[in-house]
Amino acid sequence: MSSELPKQYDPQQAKQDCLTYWEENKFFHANPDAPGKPFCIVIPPPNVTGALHLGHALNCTLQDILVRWRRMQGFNVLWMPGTDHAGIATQAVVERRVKEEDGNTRHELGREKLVDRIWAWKDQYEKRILGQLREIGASCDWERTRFTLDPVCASAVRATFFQMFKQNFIYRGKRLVNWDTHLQTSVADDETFTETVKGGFWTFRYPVSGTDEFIRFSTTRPETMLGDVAVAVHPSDERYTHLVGKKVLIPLAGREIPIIADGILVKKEFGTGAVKVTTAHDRNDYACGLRHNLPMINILASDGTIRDGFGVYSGLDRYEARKRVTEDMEKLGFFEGREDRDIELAHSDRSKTPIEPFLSDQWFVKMDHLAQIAIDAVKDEKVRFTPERYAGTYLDWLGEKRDWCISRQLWWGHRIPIWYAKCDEADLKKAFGNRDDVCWIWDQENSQWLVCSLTDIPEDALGGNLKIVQDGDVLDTWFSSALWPHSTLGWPEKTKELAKYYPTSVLVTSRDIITLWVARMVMTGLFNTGSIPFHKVYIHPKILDGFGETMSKSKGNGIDPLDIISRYGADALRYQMAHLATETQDSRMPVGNICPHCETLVTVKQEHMYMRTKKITCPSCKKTFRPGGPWPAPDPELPTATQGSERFEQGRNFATKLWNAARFLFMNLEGYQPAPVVITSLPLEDQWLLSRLQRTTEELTSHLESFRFSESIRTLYEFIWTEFCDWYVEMSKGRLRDESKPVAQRVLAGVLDAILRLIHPFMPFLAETIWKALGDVAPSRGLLVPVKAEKSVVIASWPDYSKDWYQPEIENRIARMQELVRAIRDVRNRYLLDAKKFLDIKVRCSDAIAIDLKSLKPFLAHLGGVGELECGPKVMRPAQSASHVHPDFEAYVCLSGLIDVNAEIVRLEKMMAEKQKQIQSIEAKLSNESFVQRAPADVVAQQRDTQADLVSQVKLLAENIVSLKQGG
RNA sequence: GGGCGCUUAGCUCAGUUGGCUAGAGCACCAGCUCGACACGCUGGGGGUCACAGGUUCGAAUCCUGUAGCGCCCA
Repeated sequence: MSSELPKQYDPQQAKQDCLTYWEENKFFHANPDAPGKPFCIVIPPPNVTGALHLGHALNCTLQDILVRWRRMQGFNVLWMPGTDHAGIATQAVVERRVKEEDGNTRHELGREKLVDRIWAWKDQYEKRILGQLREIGASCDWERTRFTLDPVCASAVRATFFQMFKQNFIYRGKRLVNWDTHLQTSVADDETFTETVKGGFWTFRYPVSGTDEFIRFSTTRPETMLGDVAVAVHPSDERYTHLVGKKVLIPLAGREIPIIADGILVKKEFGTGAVKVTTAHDRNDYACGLRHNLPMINILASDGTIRDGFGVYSGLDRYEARKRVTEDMEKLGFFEGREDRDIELAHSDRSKTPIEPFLSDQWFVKMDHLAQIAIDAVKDEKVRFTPERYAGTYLDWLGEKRDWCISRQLWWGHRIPIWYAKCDEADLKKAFGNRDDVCWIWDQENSQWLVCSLTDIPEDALGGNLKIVQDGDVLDTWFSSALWPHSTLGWPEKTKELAKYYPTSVLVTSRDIITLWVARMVMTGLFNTGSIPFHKVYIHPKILDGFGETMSKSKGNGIDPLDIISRYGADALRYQMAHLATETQDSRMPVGNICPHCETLVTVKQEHMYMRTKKITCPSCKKTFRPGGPWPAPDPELPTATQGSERFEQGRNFATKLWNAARFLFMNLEGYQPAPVVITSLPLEDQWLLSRLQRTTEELTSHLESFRFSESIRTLYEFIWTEFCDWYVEMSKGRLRDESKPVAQRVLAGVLDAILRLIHPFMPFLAETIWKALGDVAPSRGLLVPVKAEKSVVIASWPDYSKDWYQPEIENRIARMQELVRAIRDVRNRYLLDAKKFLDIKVRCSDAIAIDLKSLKPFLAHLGGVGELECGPKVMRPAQSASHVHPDFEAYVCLSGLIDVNAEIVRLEKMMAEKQKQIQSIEAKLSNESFVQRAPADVVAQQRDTQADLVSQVKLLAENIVSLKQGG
């Protein structure tokens, strides 16, 4: 029976049907008890802060390609999905929203209510994110979806912290942190950005005690004078040598501080050559303080005001204090001047307010040992990076072994499992002595016990009037992310999943979190389980916009994958993602706005970004719209554009092409009867196609094994579009009308079946939809023996054909025929000849090639419109003909009366000049003795062959030209 | 300041260990509505591989330097 597909592929319909079908059949659900070598990927959990963008789509697509491919290869596959709570980012977003909606700060709202609000946000975005992943086609095991704050992950966090604390890998200490005075938390270095702001550079002087001298210094932050603990000069600065060791008086604080010599902090030439030292509020000063054993005086409260104990300044905002301090110094006669200055000031990424360096108590993980085991894992090649250069990034960073600050002054996250108790150790022993899930150490500085526990401790656990109080802070988000590969599999429980799938196979991520995340996963994986978390790390490129800027929603150049899916289809999205995944580190993607009125793609200009342009007029329909961007609300006047990029058209077109090829097949499968095919008795074109199929499959598999995604899809594109559609399908058309139709049908059905398997990891919706349709017409099919097809291409086996299918001689013969066809088509186009007009061809060639070409006459007729064909060694150039020279033959197209002699002469002369140029370059090589002696013999031979070919071609061209000049 | 990457056709990019006459898609030009496909078919034009040196028989590919761009870390 024949079956007709609709004329165009409908990706939206396909997506709906496939998602339902796949999920109903639980194809993606992993069973640790099932046989098969394990293949496991844990997804880099996206933040619940916001929706996914194109970068996630890339990450997701590449993982899915690997997972679908390995599943077809028979591996026992688990792709673990989930999301990350992203402590500070998510809390900041929700706090901002609370402020906008209710006008409350988080302190006004309270911890419990804020956390409730964040959970609600999380539920909303987790749903959205998982939905986006599904729409992209991710074949995750959704039943196992994890969240970094869920009970399973929480238990892993507790167990890790407890063990690290017990083994003294975790300690409490003071540190200068980046303090966000708005959110009132410390933020990590990578959560800050620097921005140039207008500021001042003030010069003051302090009186040197016991003398009538002064020492002059400059500062950009006068208020920090309140916390000065020294004045430093360069040891070799003769201007100040006599003052080192003396003291100065801070007029506003009434304190005396020493003058010290420090060659690291002070640059002689800079400013006055003297520097005030504020150990508690500046990184460099802090380091100097450690060198000289200086005290640390904290002048700030957590909200950025001057704390108690600083007289009239206490309670003032730091900027107000800056003014007052300056005025007061001036009144006292210690002010020397001020100049304007641009200052590189660190700002918090989350609140966009300036960062204050701030001394506070934090929790740390000691990195010396942990970093070393993670370094060794990569050095010993237990963990391998692709591309290899990224191992350098990883090793460099870990090599610094800087202790990891894991506490965050936030409410959203894993609460630090430490309780403070001011009591005797006997009280602790009485309460917890018989438990191995509680341990404690003495905190000398604060005269208290630090108690760590695997389970929550109630406030009255010590009995009597004693209280035990939990630390209010939470853990750095990366602490829980670091455990992701084993926590998601159920660690510390000894689960079947952990036994089967850990260590995981490969981690697929982007380069910006190699240090923050990848390195830490290796550390904690080794610490907790004794083995690495994954064997391989594949780092994919970052997608930039057309101007080379990273994409982000706040710029207005970030694309929602769903925008792409709705316009081009998920298959096209995935095609393009695979296509751009080369070894480079960045890939550009020009972005356009899609006119909401007429769907024209209007390229984004830089002035459209950051909400700078509010209105664009569509060049096509002349109506106006608002460009895509981070708009807070819809515009009542103007519709807002969604976004797209013409880059995706290639994928969409490719999907349509394959769809139509399938459609052609279905129109010709009437009467299809499955039966084995025997290669040796197949016609030439079939053998050629199977040879190409074998090569393509082998290349594709090898590309996938080495994460060459772009090469993979290019290989498939070439095979499917050029070789299958352009050549093979055309060649098969004749046979579909004659008695050899049944064999042609079997080969066509078998090859389409193979193509669908190969394309499935890349374009699963398309593959599955055609697979289903093919199943209706040819349920039993295959190469070389027909079998009943699997119910879904998802679980079909990955092809692996015998190398015997590869027949280079047949590939050569077809290539020669293609060359001749192209030459004829070229002539036809050049002289604007009617496509239906048959042309007579004469070919001068060897007897062997003549026999071959004659046997291919039907194809030459069908593909090139050849009428009479004459070939052999004695063929003469006919008058009035166009010619084409090839190493194997010289072809003439008879054009009596049609040819433009002069134009033909010009063309041939140009061609001859090109060939002569090539001959010269080869002759230069061959006349070079050291080339002939030193280059490999086959290379030399190849050059000689090429030279001979070119020489004979030039000779023929010259003859042709002469003949044409003589009048045809 | 340290590290990494990029610079190949008008645009976006391939080019695995140095070796056939440097490729693709889009755009461009010309011609095609022939029963799979105009999201198409056929053919064509277009590149001194950023620049300057070096290694080599041979460099887009390796080395050095210069310029520009981007990212990461301090």
